[in-house]
Formats: sequence, structure tokens, C-alpha cells
Amino acid sequence: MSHSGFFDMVYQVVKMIPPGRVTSYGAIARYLGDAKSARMVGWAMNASHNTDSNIPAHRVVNRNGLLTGLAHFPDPAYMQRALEQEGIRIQENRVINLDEHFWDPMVELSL
DNA sequence: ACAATGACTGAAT
DNA sequence: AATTCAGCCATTG
Repeated sequence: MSHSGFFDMVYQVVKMIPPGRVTSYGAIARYLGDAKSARMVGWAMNASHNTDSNIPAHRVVNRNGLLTGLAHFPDPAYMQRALEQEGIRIQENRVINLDEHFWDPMVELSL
């Protein structure tokens, strides 16, 4: 197991996503200055299971609001259930009104 | 060392 | 408007 700073930075950002909000892999990658590495953000999420910290990985969806990572949770229904508990409506594995829920670290964390 | 694979995305067709 | 192509780069076979 190698710990690259990139993974840790991803976790930092994901942990800052407020409940009831979601962001995308690309948005996180862009915030970290490596917009081309959206896939690596997904990889970091895959590895997040191995960490002790509680990473709200269910709040990370793709740019279309599609719950592409749902299959990687212990229970495939967990991701949708967790989001619905936070007041986000899901239909056909997709976030409804993504615009209202989208949390862009580039905007929200810009200083 | 080479090729394939992905929790992605934006451009091209 | 919908689908396909092509970069992307760490990880795995």
C-alpha cells in the first residue's frame, strides 16, 4: 500500500462535502489541480474502504449525477439509500435536480 | 516491460 | 441529440 498525497487530498475534499450535497470526480480532480485525473479520484474512492476514516463516498457521483460507483459499496443499494436519507431524490440511479445539490469545491472552497 | 482496465470527461462524429 | 473516440494515469495481469 503506497500512500500518495493525492489520495489523502481527495479524502480531505470528500470529507468536506456537506450532507445533502454531491460533487463529481472531475470537480475534485480539477480542484486538486489535476483535472485529467478524474479516474484516479474514483480509484481513491475504491481505496477509501481501506481507511479508518469515514469517507462519504456516496456523495461523489459522475458529472451527469449518475451513481456510477454504487456497485462498489458493500450493498449496491447503500449509495442510493444514503443519499435519499440526506434528502436527495434518486431515479434510475441518477440524482434529480443535480444543479441544486451540486457542491463544487472550486467554488465552495475558493478563498 | 507490454497490454488491458477503470467509481471519468470533453471533444468529435 | 445520441453515441463513439480519445486522452488520462495508477494498478493489475
